[in-house]
Amino acid sequence: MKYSQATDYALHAMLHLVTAVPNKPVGVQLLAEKLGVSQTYLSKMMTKLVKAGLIQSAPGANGGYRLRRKQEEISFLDIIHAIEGTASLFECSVNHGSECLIQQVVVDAERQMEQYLENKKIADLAKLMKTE
Amino acid sequence: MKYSQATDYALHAMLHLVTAVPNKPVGVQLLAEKLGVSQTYLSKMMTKLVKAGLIQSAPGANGGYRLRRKQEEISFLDIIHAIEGTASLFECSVNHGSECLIQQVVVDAERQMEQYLENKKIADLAKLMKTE
DNA sequence: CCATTAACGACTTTATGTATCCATAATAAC
DNA sequence: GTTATTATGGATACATAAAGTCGTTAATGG
Ligand code: SF4
Ligand code: SF4
Repeated sequence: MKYSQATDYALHAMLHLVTAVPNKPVGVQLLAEKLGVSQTYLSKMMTKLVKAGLIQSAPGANGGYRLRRKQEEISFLDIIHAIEGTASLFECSVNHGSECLIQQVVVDAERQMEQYLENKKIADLAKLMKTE
Repeated sequence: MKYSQATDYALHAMLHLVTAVPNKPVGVQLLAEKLGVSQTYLSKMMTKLVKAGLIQSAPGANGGYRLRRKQEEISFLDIIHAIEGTASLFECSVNHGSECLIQQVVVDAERQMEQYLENKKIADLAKLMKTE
């Protein structure tokens, strides 16, 4: 049970977009170089972020990606969900109904984590970003 | 990002042990039948639970598994950790030190979930267990 | 000794994640 | 319009982990 490395890349890519010059798109070429991953692979994650409505893409010369919403409106959970999907991390095969305690406990636990991640916005990251 | 099905099996196996007759071991044969999984596969998870100190095993005739601690002292987190391991669900490759916010946020989020799971004991499950 | 039952290791199969290459489409700049 | 630039999509290869099986060993009660 671990977050995929794709999530790691996506978080770092967003981190770079946050600190980029506003309204100036950043190409996947530059991002891939900084993260140490191939362009085509990273572009797949970027596409997921686009489809999730977090960033905006522009093809053509001087194109690239830029944030779609404000920094204060993009949470960690948004990014993670965009990459990992929104499926629950526990799904039993049988499902005896909603009165089941096992399911209830694990799903509630997951919600605890998600609430925490939802309240953390990437705007908080923009403050540092001197080391990276 | 999902819990393995092994965790599902382990939780249900523990659920059966909780409601079993005290001090009377339950064999893997019976458990596997109820869960709809092969004996050998389930026994691997049971062994993990034994090594984690959650249950006790007894070989030989009339052997099997029984709880090692009290019901009130076995949490969901204990079971999940025994099966899934205790590794953090986010580990970056570079690791720029402890001041990194990305790591901090995700790890803290995980801790939120774990605290919730730690406070939920399997004794709570013993109350129902009429449908299953 | 003998039947029973857990524990262990080797193995196969399947699924998922990781990653690359190539073709295509869309846009901006000229 | 032409061309260079950039994102998107599909096909493919590879690695890793999960899911499950099989055979053997070891310990215990009768
Ligand atoms: S007891 Fe709960 S978790 Fe288990 S099979 Fe039934 S509904 Fe699913
Ligand atoms: S910024 Fe944080 S998460 Fe990213 S590589 Fe550095 S230490 Fe790891």
